[in-house]
Amino acid sequence: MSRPTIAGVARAAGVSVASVSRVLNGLPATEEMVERVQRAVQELGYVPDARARSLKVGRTFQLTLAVADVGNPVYVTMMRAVEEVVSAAGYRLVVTTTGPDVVDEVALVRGMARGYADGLLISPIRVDEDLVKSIRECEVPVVVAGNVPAKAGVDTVRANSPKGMLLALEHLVARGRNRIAFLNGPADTVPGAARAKGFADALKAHGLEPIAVAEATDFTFAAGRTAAPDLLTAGGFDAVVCANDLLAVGLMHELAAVGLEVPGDVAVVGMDDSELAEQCFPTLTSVNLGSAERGRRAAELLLARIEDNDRTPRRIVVQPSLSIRRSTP
Amino acid sequence: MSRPTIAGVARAAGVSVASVSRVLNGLPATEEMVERVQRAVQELGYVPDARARSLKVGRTFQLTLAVADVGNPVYVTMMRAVEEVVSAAGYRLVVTTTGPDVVDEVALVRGMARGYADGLLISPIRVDEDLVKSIRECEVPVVVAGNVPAKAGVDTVRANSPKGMLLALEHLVARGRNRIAFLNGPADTVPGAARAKGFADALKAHGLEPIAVAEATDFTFAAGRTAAPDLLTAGGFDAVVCANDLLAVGLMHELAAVGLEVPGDVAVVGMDDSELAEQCFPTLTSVNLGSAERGRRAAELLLARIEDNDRTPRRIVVQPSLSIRRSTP
DNA sequence: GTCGGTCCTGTAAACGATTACAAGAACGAT
DNA sequence: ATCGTTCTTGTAATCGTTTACAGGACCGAC
Repeated sequence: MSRPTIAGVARAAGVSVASVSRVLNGLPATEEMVERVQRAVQELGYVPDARARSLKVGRTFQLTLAVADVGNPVYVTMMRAVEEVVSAAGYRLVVTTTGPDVVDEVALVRGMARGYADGLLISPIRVDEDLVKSIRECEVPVVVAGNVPAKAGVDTVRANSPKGMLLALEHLVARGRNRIAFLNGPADTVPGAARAKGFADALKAHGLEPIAVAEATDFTFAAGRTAAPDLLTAGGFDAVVCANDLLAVGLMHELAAVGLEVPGDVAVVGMDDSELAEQCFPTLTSVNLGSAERGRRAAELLLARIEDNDRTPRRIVVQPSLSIRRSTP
Repeated sequence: MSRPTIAGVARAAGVSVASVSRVLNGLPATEEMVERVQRAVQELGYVPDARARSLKVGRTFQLTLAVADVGNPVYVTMMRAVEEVVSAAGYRLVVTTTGPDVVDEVALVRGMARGYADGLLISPIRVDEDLVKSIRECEVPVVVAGNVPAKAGVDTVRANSPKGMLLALEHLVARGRNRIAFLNGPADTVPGAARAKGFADALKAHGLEPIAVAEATDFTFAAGRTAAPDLLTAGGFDAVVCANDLLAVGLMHELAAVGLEVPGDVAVVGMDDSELAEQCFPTLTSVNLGSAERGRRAAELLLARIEDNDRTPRRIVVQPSLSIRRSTP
């Protein structure tokens, strides 16, 4: 004997399927009707089928969250925030890892047309024409956590990393460091490009010259370690700003390996202010780019757009703050 | 104009819906038929609707992964492994956070009856009668990553933490440490209980007495820090084994705060061998309980059971190894 | 008593795919 | 030329819900 369907419940309760459906969805019905249906549901252990329901109402009550790397703690923070908002609204979360390639992102966005989810929240790290086009044409609502041209016509929530860079530099300068190096992630990514420009501008604003700049091949711990020697051979710096926390922690390991003290010899500032920043040692001063808030607001925008797809796209910028810890003097 | 349906494609191609469906599913058809259908699909940009397909074929091609805390890096490792296996098999992954309460887990398992996913991979941290019952009665295949009574009649993949404890102690003793303390997570959880027993047995096997034991309220970094003073006031140890990496890192911070050197004054061993173990400083010697392999094998079992629900349940045990790093002498 | 309005309930038509079944075409063998 | 096979295609039922529509009961007002 297989799962009972709504027809079985109707039969058991001696009413029509429509009445069962109505009771289950809280539409008006007599006391007695509600009672009979609920008893039948109870007895048979009936649970409505999500697949059939989705087909009929055109909604799956699922949302997709697409990130490049689940191992990056900043996405964990974001995911937590998103999950909280969407599950409170009765949605499930489908988490997808896109990897570093833009073609996979495009394929994902196109695939949303299958309708297995009611919306997409994507945090792309590389953006090209194709991606923008696929987002604009996407069958379901999309919200981008990150930077994408306005012509994509889509809600976005992004960080203000130039401002974040300024905060980092101000802090370092205030603590007497002015020979500042920069460890970036890949410059051909959206965050990489933004941070490179932010760093250059912020330095200029303080009338400083860059001492050394290195570029890791990825925003990962391993890539941070690998890229560290590029900075070390250049040398001459008393502080390093890193494009994210993983890179910063990777760098700190290499600094320790060559006997440089943090923050004594070199101050280190990370970005993202992820959980890792307080778990590493010394604890990491980090620019809080508001990942939790970005996640929360992006999720809210997505829910709002699902309710009303005609609202004009909003572009929210979340302001950064600086979490000062022990890696800076 | 809204999304084209299979009927639209059929009309455009001048064939029947059945033929379109057949071509799309690779069933035999003439050269010309294939050609016409594909052109129409191309022209209209038709994408089959996953909701309708699910209803008809009774499959959603989604699997649910339920973990207690996405912030725990061990789950990240596991999730990576699971995602790799299931996406290779054409499934999407729905990630759900259950939190520390068993009632939420039970609700989740019961909710699977809605049929929004074809299977469930759950890693429960507290297990009670209700949970076992709900798992046994679950409408869709379930695989448990963790320890659950055989009577649940379900595939399981679990770690061998007693053996892992032995590895940790052997290592410490070999390095001359024999005043060994233990920082556990909540003892009323499955891993907590297993590790407590494992620790006691392993100590006995080496003819040692426990120096101090503390119990954190959670398997988190913060709980590790909070529980650390319980050990510190007891004192008298030259090594601490921790029930997971987060607790170990939390402890190391507190050790540093009171001026104790790792590994000079105190050796620290973690468990899980998560990414955090090589990111923290000093890098953490950690018992590798095979989270990646557990994830992989659990996913494989789930896929196998979806194919054939009558196979007899398997109970796989993954053997641990020790990753030696700098937190032990 | 009749009429018009509210309610509540049931019947049946969707939603968009897959697939059992039947019918027609093509072809070789007799 | 006829028959039987095989291969391809179309018709229509089906999956399990929701919901538009219509029918019937009930009630109050005239």
